[in-house]
Amino acid sequence: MTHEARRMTRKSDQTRRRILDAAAATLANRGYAETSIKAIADAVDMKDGSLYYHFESKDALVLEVLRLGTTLAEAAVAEALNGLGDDPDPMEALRTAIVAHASAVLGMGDYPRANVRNFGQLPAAIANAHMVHQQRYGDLWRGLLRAAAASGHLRPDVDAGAMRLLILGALNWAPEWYRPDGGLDPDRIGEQMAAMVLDGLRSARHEGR
Amino acid sequence: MTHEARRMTRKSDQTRRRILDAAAATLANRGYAETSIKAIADAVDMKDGSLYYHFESKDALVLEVLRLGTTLAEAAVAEALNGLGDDPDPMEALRTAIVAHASAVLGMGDYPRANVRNFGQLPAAIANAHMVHQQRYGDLWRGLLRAAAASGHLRPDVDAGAMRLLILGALNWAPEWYRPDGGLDPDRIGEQMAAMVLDGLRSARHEGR
DNA sequence: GCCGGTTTCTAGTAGAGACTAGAAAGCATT
DNA sequence: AATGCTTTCTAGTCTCTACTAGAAACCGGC
Repeated sequence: MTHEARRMTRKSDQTRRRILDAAAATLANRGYAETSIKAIADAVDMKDGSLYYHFESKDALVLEVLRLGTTLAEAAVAEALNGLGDDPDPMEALRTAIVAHASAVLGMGDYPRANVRNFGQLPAAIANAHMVHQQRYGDLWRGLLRAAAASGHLRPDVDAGAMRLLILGALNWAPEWYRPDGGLDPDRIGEQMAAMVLDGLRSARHEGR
Repeated sequence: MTHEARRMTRKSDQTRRRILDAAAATLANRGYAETSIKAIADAVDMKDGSLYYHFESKDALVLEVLRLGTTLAEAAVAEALNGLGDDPDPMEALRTAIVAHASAVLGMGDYPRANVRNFGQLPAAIANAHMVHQQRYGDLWRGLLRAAAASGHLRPDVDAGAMRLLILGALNWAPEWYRPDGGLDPDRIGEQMAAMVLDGLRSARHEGR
């Protein structure tokens, strides 16, 4: 590759990123059905045909947005867990992961939001191709709950698998109703969720399980 | 209306219902984007043009499916709450509503599932028209949580609005992962959710809020 | 100012989707 | 079997979509 080629490539990478950003925004705000190549091209001031220089198909573009979204969320949660040091309290780890995931889907911009909003609305081809990434993130959560259960911190009468899916469901649904302007910020949502999940809604003075 | 007209109308109503059923199934299983008039027509063994004798547009058809879904879920929850008699314990009411809602979205067939699956993926026009029904159902839940909070059964440090949205989010997301064949049935999912929401995941022997 | 490689545009194709007008078919009543 | 109403079909229109081939523009180095 020549000097020019290398510099050009850098510029091409920037354009590529702008396209991805626009696609993520449209996917997050309007959903897959309304995300047309033309809409994305308009957002980056291009003709729709030109996008095919950067991506070989719409599916490839969407898939990369989703992959980046999962990667971002996973990295955020993993980093938050790392901050707890070695061998943390399992319930504290769970709380941390809940807050970090809430922050990711509500406060980290379009990529994670595009991810959760379009989960399940995608054509089978895209959904299947993306499942492998989602799977790895799921494993992280499976590990958290398994650790909590194994150490006896988890109530014995609950199903860890169902808990994982219900918790992530509540958080993944949150972008549907969350509005950044009013009331609670993403971290507070996560803390509220963690409070409910870990200790329940029942007030101490009426306690009596 | 003549005799013939009345009998014919009954038959037309049956066809109308078959179309609605097919639309609900497609919406629930494949989502709005992949729900074409042609796909619905195929499912009821008709040509696509013929559907327009029964519904004036795709939007009108979709909207009616969503309306029926909300109505069904709301009726199921309301009935379950009625079964508790007058002046029930607020936390017991909450538990009952959670189980009933889970049963509705997971076990009552295509209409409620079509509803929650497509929530948020709909074109703005449909979403706005449907909001009024969703709103009324939301009010039912707002009432449940307000009653619990007012009587002191709810922890004072949680936001009732956020709780409502997180709880419904977890349940509405469940159709994305729930598979009827394996493991827990819809009621059990609801009970698991209620257990977590009301009393938390923490085991008694590690308790220490 | 020309060259080579990179990027974008022009101008299409082909297919699918929602929707429509008018013909045709059903069918109960007479 | 003729009538009148209801229901379905035929055969299209029009718009939007993803995608493509080849021309044009750009741009740094000579």
